[in-house]
Amino acid sequence: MTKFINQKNDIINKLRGSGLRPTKQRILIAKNLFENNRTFHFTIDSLNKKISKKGNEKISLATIYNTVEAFTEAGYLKEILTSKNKSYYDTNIKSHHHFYDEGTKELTDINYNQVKLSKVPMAPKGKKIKNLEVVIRIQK
Amino acid sequence: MTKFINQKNDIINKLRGSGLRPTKQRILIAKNLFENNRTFHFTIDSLNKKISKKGNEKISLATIYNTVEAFTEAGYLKEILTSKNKSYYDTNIKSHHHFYDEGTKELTDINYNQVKLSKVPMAPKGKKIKNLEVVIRIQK
DNA sequence: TTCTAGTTTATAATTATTCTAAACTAGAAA
DNA sequence: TTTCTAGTTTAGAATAATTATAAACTAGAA
Ligand SMILES: [Mn+2]
Ligand SMILES: [Mn+2]
Ligand SMILES: [Zn+2]
Ligand SMILES: [Zn+2]
Repeated sequence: MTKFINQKNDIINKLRGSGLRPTKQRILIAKNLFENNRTFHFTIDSLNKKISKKGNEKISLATIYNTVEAFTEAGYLKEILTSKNKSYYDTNIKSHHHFYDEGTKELTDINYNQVKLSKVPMAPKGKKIKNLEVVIRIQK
Repeated sequence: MTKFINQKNDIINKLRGSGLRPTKQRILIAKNLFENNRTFHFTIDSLNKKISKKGNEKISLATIYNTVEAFTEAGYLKEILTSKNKSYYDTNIKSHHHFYDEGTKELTDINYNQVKLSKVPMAPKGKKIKNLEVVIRIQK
């Protein structure tokens, strides 16, 4: 009970800390994204479905888009670009890599230390490296 | 002159070799993609514009989509997935990596030997690795 | 030359995403 | 507490990329 309250307070503080008002909708989305310890990958559509079940009050699709974008900008989510025509997001914000299964279209994490790069090019002059990601495409 | 004819024959043979009829449209698209030695990245839209100039007979957008897909399946093009909401293609089909500039949204090749991986995870059981790509996102 | 499977085309349909502008609300201030 | 307003949510429209449809065309075998 205390734990539950604290979790909710944590979320509220997290939001406030990024200048985001802790609205009912944002709190509910944050619960669905961050309340269990395990991280996962999702799309707007899968998140929307996840929230729609459980008899929650409905959140409009526009709000889900807005909130996921806001959370991404705040650094609570990472956007993963591996797939055509659809954006994937990741609640694992640590630097890491991915398997992308072309059959099932599923992403799986590869721990950062499972990949070692012994040579990496410098950024072109005037530019700096924002991140480096390895994607390993797999299939049956 | 002889060279020109041979180039066109090369294209026709290339297409036939993949079970693709060498139609006027496919030959024109192939010329625009493969006739000069340097490789490049493009989108459907940029390819369409490139062909529309030069006073070529117009090719319908649907045919450009169909042809690019057919060429990709035939292995003449590689699809690059780095960008939200738009597909990029590459006439460089050798294994290589990319810089992606988040400001200009431009792709630049990184030679295969400019990146060295000293450790790579195994594919999950039952799956095999189709390719591995490094994307380095850069910005000002 | 004929014939037909494969191809092209204009256009409609679909899908993901973004925009709009009106209604609502968190929370600071009175 | 109540008032006020900037920030937020919302339904629905708009946009953009892509895919589907189905009628007209054509490469090339026979
Ligand atoms: Mn899209
Ligand atoms: Mn799309
Ligand atoms: Zn991940
Ligand atoms: Zn390339």
